[in-house]
Amino acid sequence: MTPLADGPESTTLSPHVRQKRQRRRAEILHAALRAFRENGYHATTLEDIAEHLGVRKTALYHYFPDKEAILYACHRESLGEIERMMKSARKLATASERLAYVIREHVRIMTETLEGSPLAFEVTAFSPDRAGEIIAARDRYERWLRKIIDQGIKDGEFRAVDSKIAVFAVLGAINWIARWYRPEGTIHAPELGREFAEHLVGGLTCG
Amino acid sequence: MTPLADGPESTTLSPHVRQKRQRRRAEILHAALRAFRENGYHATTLEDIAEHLGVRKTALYHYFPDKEAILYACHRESLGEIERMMKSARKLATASERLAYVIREHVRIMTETLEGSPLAFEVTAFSPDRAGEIIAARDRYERWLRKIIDQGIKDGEFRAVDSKIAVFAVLGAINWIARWYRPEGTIHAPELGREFAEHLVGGLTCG
DNA sequence: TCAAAATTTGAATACCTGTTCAAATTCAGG
DNA sequence: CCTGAATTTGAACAGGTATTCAAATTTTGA
Repeated sequence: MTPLADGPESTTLSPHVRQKRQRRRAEILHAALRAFRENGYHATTLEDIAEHLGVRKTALYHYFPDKEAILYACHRESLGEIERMMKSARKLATASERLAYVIREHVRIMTETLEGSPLAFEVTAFSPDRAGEIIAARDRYERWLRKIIDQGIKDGEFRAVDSKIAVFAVLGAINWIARWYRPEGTIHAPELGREFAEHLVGGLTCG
Repeated sequence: MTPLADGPESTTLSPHVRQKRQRRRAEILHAALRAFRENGYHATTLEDIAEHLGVRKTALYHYFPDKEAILYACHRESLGEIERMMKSARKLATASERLAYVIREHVRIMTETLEGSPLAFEVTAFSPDRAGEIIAARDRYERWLRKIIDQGIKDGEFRAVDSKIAVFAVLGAINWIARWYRPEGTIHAPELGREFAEHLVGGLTCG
């Protein structure tokens, strides 16, 4: 019994057990991210994820109510990091500095936390209610990026580009990392972040 | 009978019938691209595709041996356009001009021919043999792009960037179009191509 | 108009995978 | 240790969907 599944990691669990449970949840998310990276959400089976952990697929149901909940948890974690990053970007003064910082940090999140998993690719996999939340958070991020660029234009740092299009270019370059980046490859994450920042910010400053 | 399915649109078909058959194949590909754009390859059912055509799913088997073959045909068509574009880019002299042209044309292909369908997202859906051909063509395109950038660096037009990373930034921005572009939206394809070209080429020239 | 060919259909099949559940196993902690 | 809780397991179920195939329908071309 005890189909706790998910819910508030709340009550009546001894600290030790609760810790262990949370660690296992993290391991499952980790394995899921790797699997999603290889094959995408739909083509990934629960057995693929379980196999990474040396366990049978039914064991996963002790931690998540269904497959979608795993994808959802991955998104939540990812969006949380993005929002933390948005806050810490406040300390930068100019639009160029801020945008460069955001690009470097987003690249770092993609490569470190997500292992380059193409989370942003899988929005359509959610049932309507959950999709709403994810899409809202994504839109908030996009609008925030757009404001940075508009500010840069107003301050004369950037050319008078269409900021909507520019944001899509930036996010496209970053999200696409999921399609080719491999942690064990020759391209290293910090350099990747720097190069992307120079390329994408540079394209706005010069004319 | 006559399970011709695919194969060389070759023999023993009266011209009129052959033409009609090819038109139907094109219609199927068209419908498939639209469906793939909405939901991705795996989440798209043969019935989804058939519905667009007002026909039952089993009818599709008269034109393609299986679902994967439909995706394969979409890729072939897309890669054909890319290769034509590569040839026509020869007439441009400088690396900047050539790269800008390629970006504008690739954007046009994404928005017009493919209706913004995320073909490049679905490479992992193929069985090994077919995957090889698609990946080889994609790699050829990437190497060709990289040469343009390396030439630009040598000629002093571009900064001394890592051309591999720069190519990924360019392709990421372009392929990501599939995730947000809608033909009926406010952003128009030609402007999109121009903005992308200025942004992504500009990021290499200035510094 | 008519026969042969092409196309479409509907029913049936087979397989895959997400999910449930009760039983077995492992673990926590006094 | 020992007991109850937590975790894992294996078997079975359920729903969906790609695929097959023979029959029905439509189209071709003379």
